[in-house]
Order: sequence, then C-alpha cells, then structure tokens
Amino acid sequence: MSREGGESGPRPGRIGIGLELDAVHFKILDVLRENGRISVAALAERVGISRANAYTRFEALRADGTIKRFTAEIDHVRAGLGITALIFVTVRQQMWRQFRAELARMPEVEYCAITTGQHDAMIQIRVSDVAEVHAMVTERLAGIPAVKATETVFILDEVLKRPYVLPSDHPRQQRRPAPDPSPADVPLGKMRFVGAAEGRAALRKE
Amino acid sequence: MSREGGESGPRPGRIGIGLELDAVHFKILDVLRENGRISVAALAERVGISRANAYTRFEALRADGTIKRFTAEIDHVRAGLGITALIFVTVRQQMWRQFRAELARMPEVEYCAITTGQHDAMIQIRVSDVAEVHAMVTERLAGIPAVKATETVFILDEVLKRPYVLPSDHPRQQRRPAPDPSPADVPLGKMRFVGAAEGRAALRKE
DNA sequence: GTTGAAATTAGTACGAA
DNA sequence: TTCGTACTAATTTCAAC
Repeated sequence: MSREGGESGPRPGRIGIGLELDAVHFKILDVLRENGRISVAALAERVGISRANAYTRFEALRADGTIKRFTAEIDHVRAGLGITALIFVTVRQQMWRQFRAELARMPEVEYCAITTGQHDAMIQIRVSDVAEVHAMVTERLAGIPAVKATETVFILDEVLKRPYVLPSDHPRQQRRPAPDPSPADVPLGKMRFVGAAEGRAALRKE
Repeated sequence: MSREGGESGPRPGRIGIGLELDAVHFKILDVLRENGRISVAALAERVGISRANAYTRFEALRADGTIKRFTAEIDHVRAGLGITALIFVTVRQQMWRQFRAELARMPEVEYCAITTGQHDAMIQIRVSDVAEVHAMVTERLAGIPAVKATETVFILDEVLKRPYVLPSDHPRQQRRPAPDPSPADVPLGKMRFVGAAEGRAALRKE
C-alpha cells in the first residue's frame, strides 16, 4: 500500500503510512475512548459490524499504533494529588537531551511538550500540596543546567478534558485549503500569535 | 469542603470524603492506568490479592469516582490530527459561564484549564493543519465576547505523557509541612512564579 | 478476605457469501 | 473483506470456608 494517485473524496485519516482509516475505524475509536473496557462483542454491536470484523479491526488499530494503549482515568484529587501546576521552561540550547533525561526521573510530571513562543517547553505536574510545587521548581528543575528559566502557574480548575479528539468530531471535515482572508467581522486586535520566530529555536531538539 | 483538624498519620489518598485508599488500591490504579483492559482476574494476580477482593476494590474505585473512566489513547497523527496548539485565553470577568458554554461546542478542544498568571485559561486543541488553528482562533474564539485576548503557541513535540500520576510514584511520599527555607545552593534567579496577584492585575488592563 | 466450583461470556478458527 | 457459526479458553459470579 503506497501513494494513491488522483483521489477526489475527502480521506479522513490518511497520514502517508499505516492503516487507512475509514468511518468504521473512527466509530470504533469513538466508542473505545469513552469506554476502553468494552468487550469486542459489545463494540461490534455498537458499531454495527460483525464480531469477527470487530476483532480484525481492533487488532489492526492496536498493531498499527493508532490505539497506543488503554488506560484508566484517575481522579487526582481523590488519589491525593490535588495540586496541578504548569511550569514553562526555557531550555539552554543543545542541552535538550539532558533536559529530557532529567524529566524522565521526575514522577510528578504528567505531561511535557516542546512549544513555540516565549518558552521552550511546558510541563504539567501533579503534587499533593503547593509546597511541593515550590520544591519541584527550586530543588529539582532549577538544579538542572539545561534549565535557563522557569515560569510557574497554578491550575485552579480543569474545565474539560476530552479523552482524545478525533477528526470525526469536527463539524467540517473537508476544509478549503486557504479560505478567503477577509475577516471583516473578526476583531483581530484580540488575537496574538506567538510564533517560532519570536520563540526561536525550540526546534533544535539536538 | 470539610477541613480536617489535628491529624497525625500520613494517610496517602485521604481527601475528606470518599474511599480511603491503601497501598493495594494504588497498586490496582497503577496496573489499570498502564493496561486499562486487563481482566480483573489478571489484575488480582498482578496485585497479589484474591479475585473476589480485586472485584470488590475495583468496583469500589469505580463507584467512588477515583477511577473516572477507561479510555483508549489514540495516536493523533495517525488519526489525522497532527497539529496541536495551546491557546492562552484572557477571559472577561463575569463571563466565564459563556466561555465554558462555548468551549463545550468546540470539538477540537481536548483540554481546558483555568490558570493563575498572565492569562486566565489555557486550552489545547488538536486539528489537522495549521490553517485550522488560525481559523479556530480568529473565527471561533475571537468571536466570543467573553474572550478578551488570546495567545497561541504550537506544540512541536510531546516529550512525555504519563497516564495519570499517582502519589505512589513519588519518591518521598511523606513530606515535611514546611521545609527549611534556605536554598543556598539553588540559583533562585532562574525561577519566576507568576501568581494570582500578578495575574489579576493583568486582567484589569483591558 | 480467600478459595473452588458453575454459569456466562469472551476470543479463535473456519467455511460461505 | 465481511459475516455467521461452532469450538475452545477464559472470565465473572456465587457459593462455602
């Protein structure tokens, strides 16, 4: 399976290599993200395909890596980690490897992403009290040579957390390549982009 | 919210109301977050308890809300949503209700958190191309009266994403309430906290 | 809280459309 | 490919300890 030539229709989940996802695949993913423990038999019924087909597609999605894993969503507050904070980190260039290595040693880090903009990375941590945030930043992060500066904000409330967004959720799946650039009704002054130019070289992941 | 008075022992996951989590509960959560589809029988074996016990605790964790749900982690790139961006939003005071309502109508938003600091909220979106980010910010977000300003950064790479952090991951679970404030060896100049005070001031600049 | 049964359900393999 | 069925293996439930 390789490059397809002149196709006309909107091809949902085609990313060069891997499985070509159709509507049924997305339906499966949709069911699975809201109920990761559903049996394949029940899944087949909800999607409207045979059990054998469901097993085939389920396995294909798993083998392909489209489904990375199944996990339990845990209530952090009940689990004892009621404090969530974001730490924006400026990383010294060419020390990304060290930064990443140190991150792996910090269990309180739930998420880390490399970003454009003013900072180079954003990490999200879960701890049990605010003092730990301080300890985390000063004792651990600031001690890493790769870390040039940090900026910390607290998360006061998590308004929404969707179990992974799918293209099938989006209203208009087929988009025009470059829409009419005349947003006369939009107050552009409200908006500000912080692009790669301003937040330069996070790209160089070493 | 019930304040607990003079407590002595360090009780891992006690949050006033709900289940009191012990080491076995955390072990269960630990297994479940890395394999949400494991059978309870296999779970019991891995945790080292009987099946009946595993069923009881499993149900209790679910009923209690400590386990919020089970979900499939999906590869966004393979699913056709290769672009991830963060949008920091400044919200007009007393228009939060509207803001939240509008958020619910945006399927490309995966996560939204209320934060301290310069902005009021951070939202993470997943879309298929960069043009959609622009469309999202200008056509949808900027059109909401509650939105005063936005700032957008792109996520270039997601370095790590842990399936929910647990207190049992942390090395020192028992912490001293207020540690010795003498970080002589820590370069404090590196660090900067952005608290609610500073953030609130930023709100009023209209 | 544990073990060991029965009942149910899940997963596999196969031929047919 | 997909479906339907039969077969096998595993899980869940329920009982007594």
